[in-house]
Amino acid sequence: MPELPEVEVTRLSFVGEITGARVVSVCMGKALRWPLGCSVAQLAGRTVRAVRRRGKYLLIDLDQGLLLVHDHFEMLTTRGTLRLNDPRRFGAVVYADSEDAPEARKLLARLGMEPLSDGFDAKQFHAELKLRKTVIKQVLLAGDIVVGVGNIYASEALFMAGIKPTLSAAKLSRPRAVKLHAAIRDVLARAVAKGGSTLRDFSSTNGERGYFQLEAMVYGREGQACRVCGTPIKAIRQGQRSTFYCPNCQKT
DNA sequence: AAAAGCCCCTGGATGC
DNA sequence: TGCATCCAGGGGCTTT
Repeated sequence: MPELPEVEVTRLSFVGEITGARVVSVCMGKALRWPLGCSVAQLAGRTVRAVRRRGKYLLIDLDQGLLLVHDHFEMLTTRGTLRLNDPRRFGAVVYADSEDAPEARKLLARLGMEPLSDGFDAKQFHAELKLRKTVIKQVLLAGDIVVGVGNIYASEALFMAGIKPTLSAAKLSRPRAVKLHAAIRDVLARAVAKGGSTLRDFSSTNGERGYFQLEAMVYGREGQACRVCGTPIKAIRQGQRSTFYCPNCQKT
């Protein structure tokens, strides 16, 4: 399943060859979460101007309009096929006339800061955390302060920063928030470099798997020894999702 | 406003 | 061996 690194790896794997290509046909497969918003036939012949990413959405700019892609999609172009596939139906592809059109705004409006961009500011991050009473893990997942930190990378970033996942976000001191800010950037950047995490079914367009999961410090390692101190890793449930942490390295 | 819970769907793993 | 059950995952939506 794609978190930010998987979407970014996918984007990088085809952006070079597909920019400038013309759309030959689009195959939507099964019904997705929402209707496309235009007919598939209308897309044929349009030119791909750019491929961007916002959070976990892929934005495909066409010479007229854009597509917001969230998995599960196949597009044949004059320069190759763009394929995103996840067996489940969490995905969506939405057409919008522009990024300011209601269809696009609805999906993009609430998104927080891009963690790998210069706009991800540590002070602002801390200021926004101070306004939240929710536990820090949930705040990271929510995506309205910072986007792209999914379940795997939330646990990993908190481990790197030495922060207990159940700590209230508002209680993070400035130095600890700064440390978490750096940890998020670091873990996501390293994951992109490793091709993402292939836990069950992710692979980029060219079929390559990711290897970041092999470096996971805590995710999926319940009961195993912490790679730093040897203490058994704990697994807990937060908001119907699993969280992994080291009770010794992440005491508070 | 923020927080918490629900729900979508399918395949792989596990359990009987 | 076959069938039932559980689980994972993102995030929009509804309810508190």
